[in-house]
Amino acid sequence: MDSSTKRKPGRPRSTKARVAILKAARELLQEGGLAAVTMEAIALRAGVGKPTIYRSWANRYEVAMAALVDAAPKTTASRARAGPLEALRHQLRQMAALFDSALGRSVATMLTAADGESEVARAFRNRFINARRDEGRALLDAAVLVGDLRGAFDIEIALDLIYGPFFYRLLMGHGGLGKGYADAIVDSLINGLGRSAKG
Amino acid sequence: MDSSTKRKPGRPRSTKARVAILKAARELLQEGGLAAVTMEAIALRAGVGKPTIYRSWANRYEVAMAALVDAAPKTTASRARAGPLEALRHQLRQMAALFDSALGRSVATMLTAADGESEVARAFRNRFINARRDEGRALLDAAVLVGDLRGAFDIEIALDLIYGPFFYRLLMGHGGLGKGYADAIVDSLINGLGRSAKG
Amino acid sequence: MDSSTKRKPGRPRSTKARVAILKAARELLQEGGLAAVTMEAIALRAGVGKPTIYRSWANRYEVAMAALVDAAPKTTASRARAGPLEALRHQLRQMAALFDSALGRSVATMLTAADGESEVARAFRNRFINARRDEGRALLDAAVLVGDLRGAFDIEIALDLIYGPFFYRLLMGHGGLGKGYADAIVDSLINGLGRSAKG
Amino acid sequence: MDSSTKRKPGRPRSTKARVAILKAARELLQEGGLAAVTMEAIALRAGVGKPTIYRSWANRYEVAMAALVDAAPKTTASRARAGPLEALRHQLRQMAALFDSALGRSVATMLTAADGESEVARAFRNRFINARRDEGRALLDAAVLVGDLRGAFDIEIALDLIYGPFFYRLLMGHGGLGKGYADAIVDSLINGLGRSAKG
DNA sequence: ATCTAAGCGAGACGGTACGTCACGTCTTGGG
DNA sequence: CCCAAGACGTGACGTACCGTCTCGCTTAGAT
Repeated sequence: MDSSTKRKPGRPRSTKARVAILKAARELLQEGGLAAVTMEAIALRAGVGKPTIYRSWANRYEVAMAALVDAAPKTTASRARAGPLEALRHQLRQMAALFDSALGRSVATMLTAADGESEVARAFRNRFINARRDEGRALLDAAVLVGDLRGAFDIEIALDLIYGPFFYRLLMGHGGLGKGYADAIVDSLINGLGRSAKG
Repeated sequence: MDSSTKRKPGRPRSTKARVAILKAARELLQEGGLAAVTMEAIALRAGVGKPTIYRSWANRYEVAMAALVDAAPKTTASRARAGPLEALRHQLRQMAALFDSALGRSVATMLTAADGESEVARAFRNRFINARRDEGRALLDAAVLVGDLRGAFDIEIALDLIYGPFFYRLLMGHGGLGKGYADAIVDSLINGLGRSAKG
Repeated sequence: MDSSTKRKPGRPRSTKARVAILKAARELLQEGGLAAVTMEAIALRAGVGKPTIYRSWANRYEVAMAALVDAAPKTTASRARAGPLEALRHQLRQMAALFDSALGRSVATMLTAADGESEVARAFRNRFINARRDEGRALLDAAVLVGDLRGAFDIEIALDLIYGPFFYRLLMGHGGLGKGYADAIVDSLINGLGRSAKG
Repeated sequence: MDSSTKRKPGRPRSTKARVAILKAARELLQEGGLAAVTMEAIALRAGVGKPTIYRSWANRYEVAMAALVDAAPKTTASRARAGPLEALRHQLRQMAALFDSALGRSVATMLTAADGESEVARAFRNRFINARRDEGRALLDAAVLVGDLRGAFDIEIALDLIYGPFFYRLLMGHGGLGKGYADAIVDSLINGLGRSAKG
């Protein structure tokens, strides 16, 4: 019944090589952006042959993404907060901090540069975007349940409104992604811009 | 009397060549994305020498940007609408349509790929982003004056909330940028998510 | 036991590529002279990438030289002749024939066009010039020993007098390099121009 | 009566430009060899438009040749010498000195590089080679008449033997072209290498 | 205790595109 | 009609990486 876990014959992939490759890619990404993450540079820096890289990743974008995925924090939401809205604010503050780094711009670059359907691209999106969005969705649901938010809105639109501004600023570079930004987004969004709103 | 408009000596740049280059770049962009916009392909298709391209643009990204800038509609807001909010909705619908095309993804790619400080990159940002944002700012101001919106909100944050979602979807590819999207964004934003909102 | 012949790591250079490159260069040289021997043309004709050529030669002149060196007969002197002077005449006739070909002018061109200190340039000189000159020196020595030539002359000057005229005609194009030329040179040189000479 | 010297219409060619062009070409030749004599460099240095150069010369080799022709001494033989052989020696010494300069190698290069049938190439050959050869021929004739040389030799072969060694050394770079060289050539040639020669 | 399949580093391979240089021609306005 | 300036189409340059393909050498599980 367990024949599915059969070991493949031959020498297994080297963990040391994998680690060295991802480390090299991460460093190159920080030093020169995505453009500096070339297979040749990775191979040279990691002390690894190019075929060893290609054995695990299809192209340089995949390696770069894997390096980011490997380095990024797995979860950004908090446990045990005062309430769902507070937890959401916390998540957004963490996200702002992550994107406000040298690697931040790389994230945006890679989101546009890589083939959208590769496995690593999907993993990248899932890890960096969807995980947060899913967390956000759960928190919004909870907030509605708790009564902190009214219920009559399209939750996917709401999520776009919450996370969109971060990527907008990341892309355009207008204005920073400082601490207050996350709160300003949430506040404006909750209060609304309309006349009848309480603001 | 106006010696400041003195011509430069030598043969002037060829308008025909410039037009052919931008046309070729635009076509290549549509056919194969930014990756297909190579100097060699442009030169071949435009019937132009590579040095002629380099005389006007520093690299292929600049040409691609210039092609988009050249092709894009100058203004997206409307004149003479029912009111500022209606004008804003109209602008967003146009923007959604623009980004929902084959060129949409190229815009995002280029926003991340090109040197942020080159002259064309700035022009690109100005034309595609800031012009719309400036229009939006004026419309929000007007809406406040008219009384369609309450006044107590940070207008830059509001602009991020309005335009951010478009780029978010453009980057992530989750959900389309159909007609209803623009309205959904505006509605949700005006009404707010909070309990006291009227929605 | 002979660990000094250790292989270099990595994939070895392709003999097939090398042969194809030299063949292509040789053909181009014959068809259009040195000017036709461009890296692009060689790569195209040999079905080889340009970097592969550059891996083995520094520039097109080197490739052209290598092609000639590769193609040229190794030795031009004869073995077992009636005597040293007869052997010298034979060598000169062969040399005249070599230079009186489509490649002849290329030899002269390359002697002047290429960097005088590169390895291939030296090989070229050695193969085409010095090997013959060395042979000639040995034959002159032998002729003196045998008593066919008087001994009291500067042998290097004599060698210049023997081989110089060939290059002179090669360069200037005045007069051909036919069969009789080699003999005329030797005869005139042996007899001398002076009054007391026997001629 | 002098209508044959009718002026051509329009502005005459600028002597100043011509002089500046040749000066620039000469300098470039000395500084970087023939490879440095590019039309662009000449135009820049001479403060002249490229078309102005092309109006007078067909290509860069022509300009380089013209520069050398323009700079070189017109005659190298002497007047009023002790005898024809002495005059010949004098000519050869001058020739050795000329070729033993920075420009010497350029002469050889140009002899091989340029189209052999252009007007300037012919002029170059005539000025640098044939004029000397013609002088030499006259001097050999005179020497035979005077009795300094025996008459029974092919004079063209003799001329090859006299001038060939200079180009040989120029091309090969073996041995210099110092003062003694001219005399050594003449002496060896007159005495001959044969047993019955007087040396 | 081998055998053996696959991984390893190294680096050459055929390619594509890069950005540069010089070519020789053409097109300006000015003298 | 020449001149300087300089843009034009062309084409080769030499370089950087691409992704693939040998090489000879481990390495570790299976025999």
